[in-house]
Amino acid sequence: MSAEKAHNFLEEIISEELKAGKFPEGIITRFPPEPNGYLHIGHAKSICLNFGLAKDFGGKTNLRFDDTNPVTEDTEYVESIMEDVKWLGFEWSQVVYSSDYFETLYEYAVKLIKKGKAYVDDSSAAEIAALKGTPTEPGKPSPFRDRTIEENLDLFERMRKGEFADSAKVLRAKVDMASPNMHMRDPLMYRIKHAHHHRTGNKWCIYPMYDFAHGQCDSIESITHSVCTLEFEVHRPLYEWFIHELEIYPSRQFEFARLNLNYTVMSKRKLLQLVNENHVNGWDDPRMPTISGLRRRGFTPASIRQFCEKIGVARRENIIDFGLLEFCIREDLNKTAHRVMVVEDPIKLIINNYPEGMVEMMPGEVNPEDAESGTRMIPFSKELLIEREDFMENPPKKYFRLFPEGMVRLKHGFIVKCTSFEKDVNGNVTTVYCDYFPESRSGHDTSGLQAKGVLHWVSAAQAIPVELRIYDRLFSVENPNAEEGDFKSYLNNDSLKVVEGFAEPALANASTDHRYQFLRKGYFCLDKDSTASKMIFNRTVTLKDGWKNG
RNA sequence: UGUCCGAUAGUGUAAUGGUAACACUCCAGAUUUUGAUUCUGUCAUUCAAGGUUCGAAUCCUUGUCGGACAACCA
Repeated sequence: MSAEKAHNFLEEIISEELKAGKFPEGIITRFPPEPNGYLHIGHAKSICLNFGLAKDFGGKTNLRFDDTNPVTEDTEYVESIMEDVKWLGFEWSQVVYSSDYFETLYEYAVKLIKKGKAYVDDSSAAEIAALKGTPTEPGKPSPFRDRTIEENLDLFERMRKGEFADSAKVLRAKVDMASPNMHMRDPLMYRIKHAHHHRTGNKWCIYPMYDFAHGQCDSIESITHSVCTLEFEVHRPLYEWFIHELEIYPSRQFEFARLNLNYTVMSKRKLLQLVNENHVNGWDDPRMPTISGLRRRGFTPASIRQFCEKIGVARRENIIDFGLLEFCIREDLNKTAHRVMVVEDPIKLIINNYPEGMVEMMPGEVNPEDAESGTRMIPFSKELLIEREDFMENPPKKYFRLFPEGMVRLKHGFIVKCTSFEKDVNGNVTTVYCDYFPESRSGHDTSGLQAKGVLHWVSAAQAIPVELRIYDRLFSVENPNAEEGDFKSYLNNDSLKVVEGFAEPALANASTDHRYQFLRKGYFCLDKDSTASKMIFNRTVTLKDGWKNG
């Protein structure tokens, strides 16, 4: 880590601790997703933080599936999570599951019962809630709070054996019903769920709650820094209470502010809803803020890591501008994307003085940012396609594209001058006629002419039709969470537009190994829906557009 | 009417009692065969009031605003 770089508060803390001689074996962090959904860009922040801290300070990181609720969890999610973490470029020390520790956790619970620090409660969920009090009123003790240790031991064992129905009993920690912190009012440790678990099958019918699993798992793995988001802050006293009472390795919890991005939502529950109600086409829909969605959209691991680096880590609520993510991907793709010309919304451009049937092959660099990238050949002919928006009958001042009597450079081609144009019955321009200047050939221009504008184009006869999926922000408002009513009523109806574009022949060789810059239009990537007869491209992001009139 | 956390340009993040800065955005300009890239420049910041101090974004007090907390979710 460079001395120049600003340290976030966690790096600061760890750096001090290391200086003081703590953790001679190195630090250990963990990334602890629950396998009940797909990872999103918010998780990427956590992944970069947890893996990044270990990497920077010479430690290691475990990938731990926090699978203590069999009802919502599934191996489908386990697999996608592992794929996403790997794709982001991180390597875990080991993969573990909270369920690996169910036996130890059970023993821990027995230990607390024996210490008189836990008891079995027969109350219903409603009764427990009623006695819990509110944030401003203290709770009251359960009538079962003072059962004997022997009775608690017996009952808890029978809970495990399956003698009771779901919800008939719970195991609770005996802490403090009057605590101003609701989480200390005799929190639940175990509940009965006769449910199939994705790892342990039907072995268990009691499952530990988050609070009685997370910190203990951290401790078992000797996690030195258990980093989580701000909403767990009020759990910290309980996290420490269990570790203290259990007399086990004192892992410590640190909280940071979760990532929020504008024009999208970040809660797994809401994302699941968008998927289930078909507002998007699955978890990996390119409009989703999921890692798989961003990947399919064309984002690179490096761009996402760079984004996470740029947003920083702090403890205050934040909403990051989507534009920063776009900046990061453009910065990356500008250096690597293959350039190609594709017309999204074509009109014809016919060159009056170009010989009928003639085709010249014009060279164009694959990537001007990369001298090694070479060139591709682009056919030029009498009949071309150009972008509809690149011609105007009555242009505003400062419009330096094509207009009657106007002159432009056709990129990698020639300078042309507009002589006339045609419209259809609806008044839409269909064809533009131009004269070209043979001596203005790209790279060998002796014409002395200068054209302010440069247009992309394709030769009509050789153009290959491609499907373009044009994405825009998922929501039409910056913060759907803050709006009145159902967040789904703020979805952007134009977040996906499918258009047929026309590409220069070089794109026929496109593969998912490369990203493409469609000149003047944006960055695109080949979509997995492509078939042998139809190539489909996702627009990752537009190019920055400095033209205010556009 | 509770407890805890937070507040620095439009958005984020630094400055760790000693000159308030960096990135993105915005705006202006230069270069440009992508209105891209690149380069240069401009605008703009310590929630409020008291206190401690030679000196406060930083420490203290009070207030204001925002967030979290009353799932057999994590």
